Amino acid sequence: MPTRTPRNTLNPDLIIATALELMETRGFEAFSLRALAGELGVGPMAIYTYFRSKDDLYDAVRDHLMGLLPPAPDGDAWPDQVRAVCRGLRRLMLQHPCLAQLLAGRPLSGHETARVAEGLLGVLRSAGFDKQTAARTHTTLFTYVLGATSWEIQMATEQRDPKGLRRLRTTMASLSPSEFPTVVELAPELARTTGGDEQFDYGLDLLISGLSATATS
Amino acid sequence: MPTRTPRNTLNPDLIIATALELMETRGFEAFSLRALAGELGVGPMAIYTYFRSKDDLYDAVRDHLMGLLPPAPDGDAWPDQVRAVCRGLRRLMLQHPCLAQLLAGRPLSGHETARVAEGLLGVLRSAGFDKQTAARTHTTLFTYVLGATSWEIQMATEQRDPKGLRRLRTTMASLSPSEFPTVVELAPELARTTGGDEQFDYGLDLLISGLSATATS
DNA sequence: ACACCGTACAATACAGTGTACGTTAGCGAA
DNA sequence: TTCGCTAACGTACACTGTATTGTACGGTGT
Repeated sequence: MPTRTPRNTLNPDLIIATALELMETRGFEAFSLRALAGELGVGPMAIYTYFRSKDDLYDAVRDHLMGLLPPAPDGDAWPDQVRAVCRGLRRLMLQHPCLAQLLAGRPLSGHETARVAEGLLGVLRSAGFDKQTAARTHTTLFTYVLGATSWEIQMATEQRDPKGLRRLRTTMASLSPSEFPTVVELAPELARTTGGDEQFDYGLDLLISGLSATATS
Repeated sequence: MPTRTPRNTLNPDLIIATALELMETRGFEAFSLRALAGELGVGPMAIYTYFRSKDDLYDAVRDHLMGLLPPAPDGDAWPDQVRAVCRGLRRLMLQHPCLAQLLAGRPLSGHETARVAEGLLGVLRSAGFDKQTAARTHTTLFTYVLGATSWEIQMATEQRDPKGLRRLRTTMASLSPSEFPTVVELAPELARTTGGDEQFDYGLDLLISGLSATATS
């Protein structure tokens, strides 16, 4: 005699929290509305009372995660502020790997996402950059963080499962040293640069250093 | 009396070419093995004679596309060579938008992909960078191009369909100027920096300029 | 010329997906 | 207590990738 689930067990925040939990435990690809509904103890269509589509839910989860990003510390010099924001975003993406795919797969929207943009743009404008340069720099920094960290996560997850790791090794081993001398020679270094704080900061510092050069001129 | 399709109508190259064509005409998301098989005039399972899985086919298509990338021009100074390679990759991604998702979604593998890495690494090593720096720079440049161009394509496709364009406008209009003063003030500039050669080159030049600074020191 | 056999393709099936549509029942308000 | 709103349900559809099993064709050896 299964009683019907009570009336107001669902709400957007609960759905978002449960969806996020599922994405992180079973992986972003494995996430489905049916699994989510099962976890919530409701039928698959109940989700549609609160979100128009799966993509709509994705947007909500993404915006929720963006809300966790700490604001830029004020008082520091602008290069340190920029560094802090970019590192913060990368850190958040590493803590919540699904964020990478949520950011890459859909255009930005949402209140919290706008707050993050406001923070970084504010730092750049306060530093004295003109409107055009601030906007360009913002886009450049954002896309760098997105690309670098998505790649890092991709490589990490690939190396985690034994099948992927074996595939990486065999593709590396199949490269003939005569045809690809540099790749083969730099294989150890390349393997070490597929992620990590140092690799990320290296690229970030290149950008900031290039930016300082244009700022002083 | 439909005669059975003849014996050797299929081969890997034909499958790859047809798959690529489908991805570009109907979009990467809409691509399915059944649609591909239909286009080839065979049953869905015929593909599995030549590729172990859909991902396997993805890898093959990606490697095929990477083969279209022109090699780095030799004779130029290294900054120009780096610029040429990065611009070439971006250009290729813009010409074949599915390449962005093929690159972002799976780890690298394949002969042609290795050839591209060999080219860029060779440029960097010839320029005098040590192994570590060459490897780091290679990863940085690659992830920047991937992130920036993926973002650019994403925005472009979003703006193409009227529904997405309307969504972008409404989210922009819904931002209160008091809460997000900088975003609202820079809205025109931000709209202009979501893509284009100038935006890409701006970030690329920041990287190269930062790189030149470390090279001379 | 003929039989043979490996294999290229076919047919069927399964477990899963997002979501459109129409129905029903729990709850707050009157 | 009764009513109406709407949150949650059930069913259904058109898909997906792919495991498994079947079949007939084409090249090869005699």
